[in-house]
Amino acid sequence: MRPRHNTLTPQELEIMKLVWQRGAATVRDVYEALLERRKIAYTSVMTMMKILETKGYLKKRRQDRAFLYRPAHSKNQIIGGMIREFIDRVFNGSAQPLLVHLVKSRRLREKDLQKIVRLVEESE
Amino acid sequence: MRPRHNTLTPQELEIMKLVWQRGAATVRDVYEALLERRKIAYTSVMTMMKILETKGYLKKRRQDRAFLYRPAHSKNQIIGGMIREFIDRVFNGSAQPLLVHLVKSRRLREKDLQKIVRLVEESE
DNA sequence: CTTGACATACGAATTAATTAGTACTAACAA
DNA sequence: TTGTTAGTACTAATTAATTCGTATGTCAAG
Repeated sequence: MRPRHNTLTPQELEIMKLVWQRGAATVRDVYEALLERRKIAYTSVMTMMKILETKGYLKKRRQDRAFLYRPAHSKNQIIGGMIREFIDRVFNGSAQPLLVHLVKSRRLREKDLQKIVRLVEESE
Repeated sequence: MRPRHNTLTPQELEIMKLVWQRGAATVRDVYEALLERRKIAYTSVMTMMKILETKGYLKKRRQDRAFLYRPAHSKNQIIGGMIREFIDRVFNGSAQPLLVHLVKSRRLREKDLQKIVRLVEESE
């Protein structure tokens, strides 16, 4: 079965990153982390996390009085879906032109490529 | 409130791809190309191209009765910006984890990497 | 028991993205 | 000349993303 097309909106992604990082988090945890970067209301965070739960990105269960949220899928799985969507949309599904851009713009050098290939090969 | 995209939205990108491909295009050109893939109204295409002009992605000049639109920037430039935005948003600015994903998911093999490095080196 | 802190539920407001309808205009063909 | 065609301008409707306010409930401290 083909994996679902997972695409997070920018704010959803920002929140998911924090939950992945922590393994589990309450609205308050995420709220406080976000507050350090920008002004945001507690209820805004709550709404977003409720949406993420509705969409199936987060699971919740009660912990004391508040909900504790956990990721429903691994970061690798979801980020992988976002990469696929990006490559489909921008490069019609081919990863090569993306790599050409990365190399040409010097965001990646040959050394990086070799290192990563070695790393991945070792981990298999 | 939804923050404005500083990159191309999906439909904007679809249209820009067609204009880049052709070098220049009228609303009708783009309309007919899009129609082959999906149902769309002529005026919808017109609106989008007007927006693209307002945002500075297209330049127009009159040709006979209709406007002829041209890209204001090269495809490489704009796509490069989209890649940067994606890497910033998803990977906090580092291209390496993106490459790791691509290799692990087998969308890129070592051969591809070598080929591209050679290609880029030659072209410099 | 009352009050304050903290949590959720619900709903509304705002802005962006997308689509398309209607009115008007100029060229062109009959 | 008159009706048809092809174009633009303007307006509006819809959906999604994001933000936040208000109402309400519960628990715990005083």
